[in-house]
Amino acid sequence: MKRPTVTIKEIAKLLNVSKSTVSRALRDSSEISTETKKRVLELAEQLHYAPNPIALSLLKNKTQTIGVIVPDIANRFYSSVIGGVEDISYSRGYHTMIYQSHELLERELAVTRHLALRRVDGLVVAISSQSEHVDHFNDLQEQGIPVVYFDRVNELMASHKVQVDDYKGSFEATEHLIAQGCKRIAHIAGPKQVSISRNRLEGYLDALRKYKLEIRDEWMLHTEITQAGGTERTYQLMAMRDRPDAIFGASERITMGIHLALRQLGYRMPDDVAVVGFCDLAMSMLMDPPVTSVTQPSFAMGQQATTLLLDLIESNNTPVVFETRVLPSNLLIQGSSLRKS
Amino acid sequence: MKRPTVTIKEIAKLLNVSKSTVSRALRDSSEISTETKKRVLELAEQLHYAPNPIALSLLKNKTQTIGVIVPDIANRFYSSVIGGVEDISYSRGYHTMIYQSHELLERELAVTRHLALRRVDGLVVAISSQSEHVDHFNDLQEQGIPVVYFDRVNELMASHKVQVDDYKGSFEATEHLIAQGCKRIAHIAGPKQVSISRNRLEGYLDALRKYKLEIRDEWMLHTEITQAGGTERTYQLMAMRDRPDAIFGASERITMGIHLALRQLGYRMPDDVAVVGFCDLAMSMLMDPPVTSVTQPSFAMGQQATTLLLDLIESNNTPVVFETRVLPSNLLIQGSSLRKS
DNA sequence: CTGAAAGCGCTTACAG
DNA sequence: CTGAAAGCGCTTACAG
Repeated sequence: MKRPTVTIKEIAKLLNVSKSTVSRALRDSSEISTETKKRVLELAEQLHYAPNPIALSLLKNKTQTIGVIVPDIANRFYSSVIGGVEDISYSRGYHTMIYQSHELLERELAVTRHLALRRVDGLVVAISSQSEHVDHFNDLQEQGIPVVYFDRVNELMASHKVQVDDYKGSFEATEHLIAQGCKRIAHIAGPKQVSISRNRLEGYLDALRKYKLEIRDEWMLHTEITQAGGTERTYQLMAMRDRPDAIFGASERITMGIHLALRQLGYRMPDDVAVVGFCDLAMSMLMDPPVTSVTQPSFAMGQQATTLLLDLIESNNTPVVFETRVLPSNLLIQGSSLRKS
Repeated sequence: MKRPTVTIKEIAKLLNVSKSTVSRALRDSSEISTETKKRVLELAEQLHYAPNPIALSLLKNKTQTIGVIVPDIANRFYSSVIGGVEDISYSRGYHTMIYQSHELLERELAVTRHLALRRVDGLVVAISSQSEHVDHFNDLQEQGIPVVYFDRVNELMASHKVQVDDYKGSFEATEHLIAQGCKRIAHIAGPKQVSISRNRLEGYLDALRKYKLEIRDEWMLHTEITQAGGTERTYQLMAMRDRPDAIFGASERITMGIHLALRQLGYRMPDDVAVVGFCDLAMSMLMDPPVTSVTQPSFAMGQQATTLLLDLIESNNTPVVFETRVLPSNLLIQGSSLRKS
């Protein structure tokens, strides 16, 4: 049943020329006669010849393939980034392999090793929240496989980075809560070691400072980037003698958890507690009330990271200085925080 | 800066033996002296030698890699299936490449072509809603690349299939609505050409028949599998002179749209309109009220499809008869349809 | 027990 | 303009 694949060799035999000639004709080399080219091309077409990319990879040590590693593809932010990656890589003739680290350093290492062996031409990566170092990626770069980072970035990364203006997004979100008259604003942040958690926390703190609102340690909680984490911390916050009158969630999952917990506990949003989060638009609109969100240009992040990566791949010399692009976030005000004055 | 990769050739040179010997030692062949093996293994270890999988692929026409094609990775159902696929393939020493068709036949064809050339060992596929034929996959199978289908299956597929008991899930969901006292039950189905849409429609119809409820053509609407589709159709339904008192959505996206539309239009669930859908548990719990859902064992579907695929790959002979596994769905009753009696 | 040779599918200097 | 040869990294009959 197996239909054998057509190779250059067969075409050569059928046409009574050498493999070299066929190869050259196929690549439209100028040193082949128009006549020969025509015969080769016609037969190739007829036989549905397609070059074997594996043979080419072995030869060139290139695969025309880039890898993307994200913590979790089910997360809308990442799946939308992947959309942007595919958009650019597809249009520039590359293929995209998608991998998840499941937020585990161990999986990230395994995937990295695999991709290095498979000779992907480059990588677009959001590191796992467990990854405190990026030696494995730096190794890759030394092997000549460029990496571009997005979303989660840190100072150890010796490459291009694309991130969102977390600090500013967070500052504005907090400022908005203050403008709504909230005085006791809590923040549920992601893990401490994740850079974006720190930036978002800073933005929150600076806004409180600017408007001289009370800063309380017990209102700044860290948790895993999960819905359950958000729910748990909300219970913790609302159980306090001095309850917050607003909660700002540092990620979509966390914010979903906050929303759920407040509903379970019988609070009304925004009047009892105002809520703001870093959410995807589509997601925030599904909630009741819809959640005021710091939205991130995820698709564009994927596009920009990929453009940087392909440029890196296609220029043979390493750039002297790496670029960090900071894309603007956007505050979308919804019912969860908008109080009728 | 580029650190060259270690090859068998170098090890051979350093040890003053032939490449053949190194290769054999590495594969622990019985015809190599323990002494030589030890020297080779030690040096390989020291040099961090890893075999080049591309060379092996070229040689064996095998890649130890399987592909998954789903319409959309952002869909929780599919991302959870992918989790199950990864679980099995990882534990059996295979790698997983994830691709999306974006519900476009054209993209599905491009991906299929690419995977065939890249010599994946097999494929786990949920076809796009545009795909009315599966010739491209049957071609693949003729080339010796087995395919296992899940979720969206049809009669044209000459292979193993893993699906959920759509008909029964749909029947039970409708029965539940009837038990809640609903009399005018509408159904918003997916595209007609998708098999699961048809099965779900049948389950709905048979339940109505069994309990002798009114069946009305204008209460059975088809739409794309999108939230916007669900919203649009709900507006259409609720605008009718004879409004339904329950709406059953054939997919998660559609059901989200129904929920949103009803809230926008000011209806209360479940009292004005009861709602049931095919949703992911985590998703349905986020809604207010939470949505009664026919939940599917998505992770298990991925596991089973992958087990079938790897067995197919590893047994050289095509099985005489293909298996269709039908996994049970589960009705999870929530606030959107549960009326206090 | 070990090595030389052929080959997987392709490209590309090197000759002619 | 065309072909023979070498080589990408590996494996495996075939000799010895």
